[in-house]
Amino acid sequence: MSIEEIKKDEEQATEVISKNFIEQIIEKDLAEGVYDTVHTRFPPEPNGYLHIGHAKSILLNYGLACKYNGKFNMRFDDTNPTKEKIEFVDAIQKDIEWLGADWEDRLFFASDYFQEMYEGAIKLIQKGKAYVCDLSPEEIREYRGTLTEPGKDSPYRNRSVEENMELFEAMKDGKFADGERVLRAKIDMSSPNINMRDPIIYRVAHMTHHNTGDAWCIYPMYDYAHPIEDAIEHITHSICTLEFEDHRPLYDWVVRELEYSHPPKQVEFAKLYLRNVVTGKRYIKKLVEEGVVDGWDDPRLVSIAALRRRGFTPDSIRKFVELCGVSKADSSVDYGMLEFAIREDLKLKDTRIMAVLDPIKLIIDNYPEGQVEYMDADNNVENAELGTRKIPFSKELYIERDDFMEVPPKKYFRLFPGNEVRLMNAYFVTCTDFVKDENGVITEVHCTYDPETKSGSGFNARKVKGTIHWVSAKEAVKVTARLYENIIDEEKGVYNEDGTMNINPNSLIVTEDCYVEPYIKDAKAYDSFQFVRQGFFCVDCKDTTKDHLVMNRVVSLKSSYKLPK
RNA sequence: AGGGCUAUCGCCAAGCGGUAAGGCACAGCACUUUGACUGCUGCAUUCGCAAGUUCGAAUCUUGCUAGCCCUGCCA
Repeated sequence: MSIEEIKKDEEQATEVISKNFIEQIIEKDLAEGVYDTVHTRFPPEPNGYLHIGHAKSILLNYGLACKYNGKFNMRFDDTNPTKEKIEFVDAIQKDIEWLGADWEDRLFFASDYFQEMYEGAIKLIQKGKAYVCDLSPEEIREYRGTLTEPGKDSPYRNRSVEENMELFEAMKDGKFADGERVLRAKIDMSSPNINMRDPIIYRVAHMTHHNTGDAWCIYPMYDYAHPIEDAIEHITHSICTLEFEDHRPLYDWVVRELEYSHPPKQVEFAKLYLRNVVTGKRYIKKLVEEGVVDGWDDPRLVSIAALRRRGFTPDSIRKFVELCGVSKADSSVDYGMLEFAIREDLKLKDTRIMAVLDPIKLIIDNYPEGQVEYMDADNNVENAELGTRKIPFSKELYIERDDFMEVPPKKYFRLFPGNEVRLMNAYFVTCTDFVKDENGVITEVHCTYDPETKSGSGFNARKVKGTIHWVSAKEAVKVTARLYENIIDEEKGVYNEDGTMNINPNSLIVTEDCYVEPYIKDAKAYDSFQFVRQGFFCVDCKDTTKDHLVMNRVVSLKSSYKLPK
């Protein structure tokens, strides 16, 4: 079966999956003629790097647009220059492109709409729906009331339209310092929904904006700006996370008061949390600053950049997000689900080669000294399209240390004195002897081979229970393997009682003396391979001082051999 | 005079009044030139709890309970 056929199968399988609640909303809107098309967007604030949670939102929005033949916009929600930087604008675009969400020519900046937002504010003032407030930040908080008590009206609430116009102009013209005046929507100070208690819609900030420079010294607040951004772009379904549910009445108020026709509709879904990893920008930042990880793309993190460096593919992340589903229930997905997604994606794409991570020498006593044979091997036994390769075989090999045991437990099928196993793609060998050093550590294993059992020869006079992998000691390439575990300890949870994070000290293990088939020599950065019985690895970089390839373990294989007690 | 939202297996998640889909994880068996993969099998008499309506309720009603979000001039 070719990869295409397999993919087709998978697509047919996913069609059976029932529609999520957002799809149901969209189909209802389409059926009732509320909208005649679907237009979504992903609106990050450029104040940090994207992570797996954002991937869910990106893929959801983009996926919906594709599914309903609609459009998908990329938009930077850059309404607060105090937090935003141009470097994040670039990094975010790169990550979204890599994920495969295509905004075509629709890349927008909220800041490009500042003029229209400003005109909207004037419209509100003239309708008597907005006023300039002189209260200090502290006073505004006091007047707002609490969760259980209503707020009270600002003394400036009933200024005349003329006065408000003058004052708002003065704000715009830089006559006030930061924090001195704000523009507020006039809604209801006694609303049980705090967001409706005359929310601030414009604040003064004398600050250079990465896109508009010094053109403005007043900036719109999210609650006011976002519905306008959506309306200008003719977004139909403005999809965001659950914490904005309480803001929806305000969202609707803005598009209604500004009299947009066919206004967008906000739909909320639950964020994606992953167990045993650090999600959340501020905590990732803390790990980076404290040097626990070596940067925002450290492969133990779940930022998009980290996942990319670790060797995750865009397809695997899409698969994972699809697997998780979309709902309104708070949830925390098992890390195993992510691992499943990447294994599933890579297993037919990657060349499966032999690598020895913890080497011990295997010497074939009856094999001619100096002889090198080239054995044929399928690059991927399940996918013939990947072709075959030649592997050097000789008298001295490396095998995995745990593929030999002096005293084997029950059901151990690998090498032990007197036992015969298959060397994958080569011959049967029988263990004859082994050597220990003065500390009792086994240093080499000896065996004999049977020339008749060569791989591919059709030999079937006898069978062996075990097959082990190997590399030729002389021809093998030495690499550094970086093995990763969850950065947070399974049982203990992310945070300790004192607020510190509970870091797993074994989350990164670096092993330098690993040997891989010479096949790896031509590998380039981000190329990935399946190492037989060791999982999937991805080329991270080349350590030029040692001429080593550095390989990141993407994910380990499910290993089902457990030593009996 | 608080408001909004959520609750179906260890973890996700369908279900929309007709008698509990699916995936991950886990377990067992088979197969195997990767103890992988693959295949097969098993895994919720019960849907947060309690009443009610109904021939029939995870689905409707009422009342509880638990969790999450909201008192930034952040998004």
